[in-house]
Parts: sequence; structure tokens; C-alpha cells
Amino acid sequence: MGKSGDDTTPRTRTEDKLEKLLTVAAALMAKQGYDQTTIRDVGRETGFSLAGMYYYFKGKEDLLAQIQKRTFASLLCEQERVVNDGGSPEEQFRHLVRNHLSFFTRHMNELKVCTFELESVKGEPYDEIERIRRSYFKLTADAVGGLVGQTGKKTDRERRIRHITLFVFGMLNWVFMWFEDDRDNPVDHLADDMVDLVLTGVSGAS
Amino acid sequence: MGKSGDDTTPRTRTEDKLEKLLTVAAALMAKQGYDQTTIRDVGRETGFSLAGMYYYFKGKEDLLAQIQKRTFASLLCEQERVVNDGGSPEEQFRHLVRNHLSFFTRHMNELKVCTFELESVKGEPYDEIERIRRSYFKLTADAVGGLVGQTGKKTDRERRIRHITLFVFGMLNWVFMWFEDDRDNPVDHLADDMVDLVLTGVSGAS
Amino acid sequence: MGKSGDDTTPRTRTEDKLEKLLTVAAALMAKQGYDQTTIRDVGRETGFSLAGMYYYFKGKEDLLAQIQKRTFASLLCEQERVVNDGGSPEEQFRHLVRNHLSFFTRHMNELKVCTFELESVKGEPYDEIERIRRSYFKLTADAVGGLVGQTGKKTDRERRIRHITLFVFGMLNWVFMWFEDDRDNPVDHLADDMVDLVLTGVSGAS
Amino acid sequence: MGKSGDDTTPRTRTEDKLEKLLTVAAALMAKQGYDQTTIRDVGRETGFSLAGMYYYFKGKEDLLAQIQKRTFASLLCEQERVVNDGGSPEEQFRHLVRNHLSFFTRHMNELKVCTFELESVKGEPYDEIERIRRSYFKLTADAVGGLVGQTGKKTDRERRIRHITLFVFGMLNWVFMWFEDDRDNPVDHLADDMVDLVLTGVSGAS
DNA sequence: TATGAATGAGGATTCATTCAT
DNA sequence: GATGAATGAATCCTCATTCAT
Repeated sequence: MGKSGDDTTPRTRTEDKLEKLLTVAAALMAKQGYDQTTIRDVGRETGFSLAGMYYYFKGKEDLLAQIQKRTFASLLCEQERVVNDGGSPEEQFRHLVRNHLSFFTRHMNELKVCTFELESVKGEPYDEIERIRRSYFKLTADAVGGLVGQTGKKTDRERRIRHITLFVFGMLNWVFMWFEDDRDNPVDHLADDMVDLVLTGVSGAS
Repeated sequence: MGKSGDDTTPRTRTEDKLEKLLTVAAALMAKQGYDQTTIRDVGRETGFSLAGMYYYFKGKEDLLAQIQKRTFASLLCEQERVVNDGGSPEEQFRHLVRNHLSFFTRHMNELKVCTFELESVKGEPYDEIERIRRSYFKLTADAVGGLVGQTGKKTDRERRIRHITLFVFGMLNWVFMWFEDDRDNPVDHLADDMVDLVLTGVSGAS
Repeated sequence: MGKSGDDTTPRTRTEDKLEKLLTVAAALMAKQGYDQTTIRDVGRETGFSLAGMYYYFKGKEDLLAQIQKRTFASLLCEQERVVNDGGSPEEQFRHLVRNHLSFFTRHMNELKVCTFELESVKGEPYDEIERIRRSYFKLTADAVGGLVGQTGKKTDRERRIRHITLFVFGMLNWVFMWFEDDRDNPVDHLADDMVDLVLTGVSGAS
Repeated sequence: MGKSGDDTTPRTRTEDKLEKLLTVAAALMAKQGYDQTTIRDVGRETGFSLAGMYYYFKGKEDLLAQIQKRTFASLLCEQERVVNDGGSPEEQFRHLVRNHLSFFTRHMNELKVCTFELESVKGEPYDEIERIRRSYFKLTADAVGGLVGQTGKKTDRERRIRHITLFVFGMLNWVFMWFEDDRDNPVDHLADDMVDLVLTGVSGAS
């Protein structure tokens, strides 16, 4: 009757180890940066031997790529669900910001690594991750598009949508630089302040 | 009668060499990151020998610190002048954003290195740079404060000022991630879209 | 009642698998060298798991030793039969060269590994292989001895026999370095040119 | 009155160090093979620190390439001089073999590394070395051509020249495998036996 | 001022091998 | 017979830094 079967422990154990590896690596990379994080650090923190970890990833870069792919895919998936929930443009936008920040608090390290270590992954894995990232940008830009009125020239409107979307990402991604668990949790105020700023500006109701 | 003496240029030459060193280093670090940039890279790009450069800086970290200190101090200085020029709160804010973006285009590499390699400098040099940074934050926060109405509780207001200031920095600093010389120059539109968003939100006059 | 049972193939299967392992390993080692060939390579090429192969050999060195022992023993055995077939000294020599080259084309990889990776096997297995090798040398030296006239001092004659035998091995073993299946097959011309050179020198009948 | 000036010691010292590095490396690689020779071995044997050696070569492969290039070039140069000295075809051939074996005794380690570690160098350096090698082959083949009579079809003659040249290289290169300083020095007998075999075959005058 | 030469410390990665299952 | 998971040891190489000149 349990949700998870009680038989297939072996495979689960292996999965769990990979999980732990990725989590610990993300934490270290978030704190010290990708370059400053050594594979040995990850081993020390997880209890793995240096060579033992290479069973789970092909190399340091692959380790980072695995983190990024998982995290971005998961975030994109959540946000697509948010969009599918419908609502007025304003409501949708608010939900997106709220959930992004909620995801942020749930996976701070992983998301930080996704945001600031993008250029450390190259080649095909990069392309794959880049594709997900673009999808997320598109999704957000569409939400912003819903907020921007039809006035003025079409190219002006498109430029503004692009700019405002980039501003929103700027605000969201910069949170990593100043967020402190004690002071800034829960993120509701933060989310509302951000949404209000976008919807009505400083002088807004609030 | 020239501005710069035409006689004993030696000291000037030395200054020029340091200048070149810092410029090249900033360019490399902006493109590849601090960790990925080797002192040898800087030597290759400047024509200096590896050992020769150590006359100009104490070590790799000092090289970065020199760039950061100069650049931040220069930016802060400019912005203080902007504030001293006076004007309505809205005008002041607009001037600050515009000049920040202007400075950005004039010193992109240096400013990027200031923004994203802060944690690579430690100890006393870090503290010194941190102090300048804080002054800049304070200056900007005050400008934002001028925009935020007096309504509501005092702590709410202060929280909002802080948040909005951080949002503004987020928007500004994130520009590094997407700015393209060909497409996004000149930065007037960009500055105006940003200011308008802050002042009136999406639906704003614009 | 046949020599090999047609029922319990298991043992046969095991033999076959060892066979495949040795063949593939020989091919890899012939192409890349012993050091550059990893046990993993062999696994990948045979479909075996890394650990699974250790049922068939004690270690990498043993794998090589098995190949060498089998191959050398087989070659020696064939050549002893050739010698036992009798004939004039010239005929015997010609047959030996021909059959060596025939063996070469039938087991190129294995023989190459025998010829160029001798020093990679150590200890007792080495001694065993070395013994076979010496027998082969003796057998060939005797055939050469049949060609060398009795003139002159005995020590001179022995020296010449030794040298010429070594020259013959040099010619034969060096074939690995330049032989190309398309161009140099069949090996009859090659064998004849070699025998003729030894028997009569450049200016020979041919 | 000294041949070499007494002033330029500095540059000479550096040259000497590279010289020593190459010599020691060649000795180690000749004994243990390229793969089995570690850069650390070279350091230990020369007194250099591990990193210090990288001032003289770009990497392990480059170290090998430097040895091969120098040695092959030097050998080719010597043999070209031999050819230019003229003489009958037989005399030329004898001189070539003698000088090759003389070079062999003077640079045994280097030449061994040239002969048996060719495939360890790749890319452009390989091509360069390959070019020299081909020149040496051509030079030898021409000398052999002088010995082979005009009888028979042209293609047959060319085939024989090619084969005999390859046989000669086989004999010469295989010497590495059995040569022992005490027993086989001086190499005059060896050279004469080889030349006689080629010129007149086993039954030759000698 | 400037550099050639050198080094210590450290980092990613590979590989043969093992062992519980 | 076979394998998934793990490891110790070793290897190549890079880099910031120094010092005699």
C-alpha cells in the first residue's frame, strides 16, 4: 500500500547516491563557484572516494551539466503548469513570479548554479540546457506581453516586452546576491513588491 | 605648453603600462571569468613577460582589486556629481539610471568584473571595495526613497525602498548578460524603459 | 561418442568466450599497443562487463601472456612439422619462411603482440614464453646453419649463422611495420624475394 | 684560441639543460617504452622539478617529438653526406650500412625511440618527422636500386627494390632487439655480414 | 624595470582491480 | 559465470609566484 514499493531498493539506492552527489555539488558550487569547487571537495562532503564518483558523472563539467539540466527542466515544468492554470494576465504574472521565488527557496543552490555558471558548460550539453532556458524566457516574455498595452508602434511594443522581461529576470536573478534566509523569508513580500513594481511602478497602490 | 609634459615621460609611461595591464586584464576577466584568466594570458595579451608584470601588482588578486577599486570609485564619483546636480526625485532617478548605463557602455569590462567577481577579492582590499559599494547602494537607495510615498507603516516603506533598490540593481547588473553592442546601442531606450517601469509600471504612459 | 560432445555445450561456450576475448584483445593491442589498450576497451568491444572478464584471466598481464603463449606455441608447432617434412636445406629454409609468412597472415594481430609486447610480461609467465621463443630461434638457426658452408674458422661460421638468423628474424618481424593487406597479399612474392636474397643476394637469379 | 668562446655561457647552459633532458628521456624511453616512462622519471633522473621541465617542452608527447626530430634529422644528414661521397653502388651501400650502425652505437637510445615509438607522436609533429623518415627511406631505396640488375620486367624490379629495402631496414632496426654492447661491439663484423648477405647471399665469398 | 628559469602545490582524470551480490 | 559499484594509486599538466640577474 506504500507509495513506493519495498522491493526495488537497489536501484533506488543508486539513484539516491546520485541525488546526494548533485545536491552536495550544487551547494559547494553555489557557495564557492564552479572553478573553485574541486571534485575532491565533493568527495569529502559526500564520503565518496575521488574515483568512485566518476561512476556517476563523466567529469566535472558533466556534473554541472546534470545539475543544470535537471533544475532548469524542473523549473520550466512547474511554470508551464502555472501558465496552464489560467487567470487574468496580472494573476498569471503574479503566479509566475511567486512560483519562481518559491522554487528559488526550495532549490536555491541548484538555481544559483543554473544562473551563474552557464558558461562553464560547453558543447552539446550547453545547447540542450540553452534550449530549456530559451523556452523559459519565451514563457515569461509571453506573460509580460499580456501586461503590455497595444498602444504605439508594434516594434516599440516588442522592444518594451523584451526589455521588461529582461528586467524581470534581472530582478529575479539578482535576488541570489542579497537574499538571506533569516531576513527575507518568507518570500511573499518580496514577490508582491516585485509584481507591484512591474504592474504599477513605485507610486503603486501597495 | 602641452597638457602633458614632453620631457621626462618615464613616470607617465609607467602609469600607461599599468593602465594597459588593467584594461587588458579586465577584458580577459570579463570574458572568461577571474578564475579562468591566467596571469600568463595577461602577459601574452600585453606583451609583458610573466615576471615583469609583478612590478605592477602584488599578485593576481591584487590585480583584480585594483580594477575594482578604480572602477567603483570612478562610478561612485560620477553618480555623486549627478545627485549634486539636483532636480526632482524623478529627474534625479532618471539621471542616475542613464549615467549608470552610460558608464556601463564606457567601461563594460571593468564594471562586469566589479559586479561578478566581488567574492574573488578577500581581506582588507575587499573591505575597502565593499565600503565604496555600500556608498553607491546608499546613494541609489536614497534616490529611490525620494520616489516612494509616505503612505503606510514606516517599516513597510523601508522594506519597499530596500526591495526596489535591489530590483533596480538587479535590472542594471543583469544587462551584462544580454547586452549586445550592435543591437542595444545607444542605451537611451533601455534607460527610459527601465525608468518608466520603475516610475509607472508596465501600463505606464510610455 | 564424438570427440566433442554435442550435448552439454556449456564448457564449449566458455571456451568460445575466452577465444573471443583473446582475439579481440589481440586486435586492440596490435593496433594501439599493450599500454594504450585498457581492459575497458576489451570489455566494450566484446560486450563483456568490466568485472565479468576477470573470470577468464587473472589480470591484464595474464591476458597478454595467454595470447603470447598460445600463439607462439602454435607457430612453433607448425614450423616443427615443416622441418620434419624434410627436403634439401634450401627447400627447408624456403618452407620455413613461407609458412612463417603464412602464419603471419592468418594471425597477424596475435603475432604482432607476440613480437612487440614481449617485455610487458614478466616473471614466470615470461620465462615460459621465452623458452618457446628460444626453441623457435634454435629451429631457425639450424635451418640457416644448413645453408652456411664449412669454409673458414668455426667461430666465424657460428657468428655468421647467428647474425644471419637474426637478420632473417629482422626481415620477418619488420613486415608488421609496412604490410598492407591490399597491396602485399598474397605473400608469395614477398617470401620468394626474402628467400632469394638470403640464398643468393641482390644479384641473384630471380 | 678555444673553438667556443668563453663568454656566452648563459645561453649555452640552457641549451645544455635541454640536451640533458632529451638524453635522459631517450634513455628511459628506450629502456621502458614511452608509455611506461613518466615525466616524473625524467625529473628524478635529471634533478629537475616536475614543473620545471615544462619550460623545455610542451608536454610528454612534445618531448618525444623533439628527440625524434633531432635524431632523424641528424641521421639523414649524415647519410646524405655518405651518399655524396660517391663510390661504386656496392661501396655506397656498404658505407650506408656501416654508418647507420655506427650512428646506432653512438645514439642507441635516441634511435630506438625513433624506431619504436613513432606512433606515439601525432598530428603535425608526426607529419614533420614522417617526412624526414620518408627521405631516409628514399635515400636507402636508391642505394639498393643501384645494386639490383636491370633484368626482367620493370614492375618486378621495382617490387624487388622495395622489398629488399624493407628487408634491409628490418635487419637494421631489429638489431635493437638483440644487440649487446659487450658481445657485439665493434659493429664491423655485423655490418659486413649484413652487407655480404645482401650482396651475395649466404653462400657468399666471405 | 624587466625577464629567464624554476618550483610547490594542487587539480582532473584514468585505470586495473576487487567484492558483495 | 556475471556485474554494479567502488577505490587506491598514479599520471599529466597548470598556475601563481619567486629570484637571481
